[in-house]
Amino acid sequence: MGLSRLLPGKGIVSVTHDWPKSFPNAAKDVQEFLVGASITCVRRRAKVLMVDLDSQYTLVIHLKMTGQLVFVSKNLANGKKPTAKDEVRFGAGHPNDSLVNELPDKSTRVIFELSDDSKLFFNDQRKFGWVKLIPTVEVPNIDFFKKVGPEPLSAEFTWQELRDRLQRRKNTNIKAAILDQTVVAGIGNIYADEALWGAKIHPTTLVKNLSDPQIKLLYQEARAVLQLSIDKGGSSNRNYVNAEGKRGSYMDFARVFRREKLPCPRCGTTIIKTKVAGRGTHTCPTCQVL
DNA sequence: CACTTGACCTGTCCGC
DNA sequence: TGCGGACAGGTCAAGT
Repeated sequence: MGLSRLLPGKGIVSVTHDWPKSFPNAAKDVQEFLVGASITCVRRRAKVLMVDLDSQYTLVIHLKMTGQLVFVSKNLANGKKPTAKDEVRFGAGHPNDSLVNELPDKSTRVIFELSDDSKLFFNDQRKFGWVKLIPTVEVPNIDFFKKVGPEPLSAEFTWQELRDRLQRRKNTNIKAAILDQTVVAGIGNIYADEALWGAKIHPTTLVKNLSDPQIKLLYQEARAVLQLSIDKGGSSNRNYVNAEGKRGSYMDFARVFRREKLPCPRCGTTIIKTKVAGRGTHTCPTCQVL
């Protein structure tokens, strides 16, 4: 059970936060439009999560790399012996995570107390993520949403659209281009490496040198990788915990990412790690040639 | 406008 | 053992 099933209908009783950059709204707005409001809906667009409130405001949340939302049920919040269904984590996992974690901990940035005695913790070790309270009608107008590209898994998104959108970045390498969220949403460093390996494209290949069949294959591989990741519950390779207490992970299925010095699953060549577009990049030197 | 690099952060790991 | 530096990766600002 995800947050979209757990949160709607619950009220916000109180909000506490200690790191201004994690929750930059003015205190009076929080008091007026957040505290006392009820959650109506949880949505996602690109890598951004939105929690709609009946005050006509929306909590817009970006977890970045280390952000995590942890829902803790009434039982757990009251210190009773927890079961798996009492805690739901959404986002990056951390080595210390466990079902009996004491929360808040030192990475807790925001605490939401909810109307049924449950709590929602926004944890973010590196403080890159944020929570913003924005009028619901203005959410589509924030800079990120005005610029971000299409959802790669939507039915309307075709390989021809990917090809056309890539033309804006034709003089850069393909890895930088597919990491660019204004070209297509939702492809981060892990899925970029996995999709490029799947399509047998070297990450430093210039976009303008890619053929239509290559772009079509990359499109197919990117969609397959993203869908597999959703099916496996994300990529947090440590301790992702879903409602059943399962800790499955896409990273168990990664074929090149963080697999340097291991054999390529397709040809056996040793996978290497380099830096492309400022990011750690994993490639098979046999399958992926310039 | 296109493109690249550095900044934002903390925790971990590696070499000396 | 301690210590400095590199690294992790999403986005934005500032640079060329």
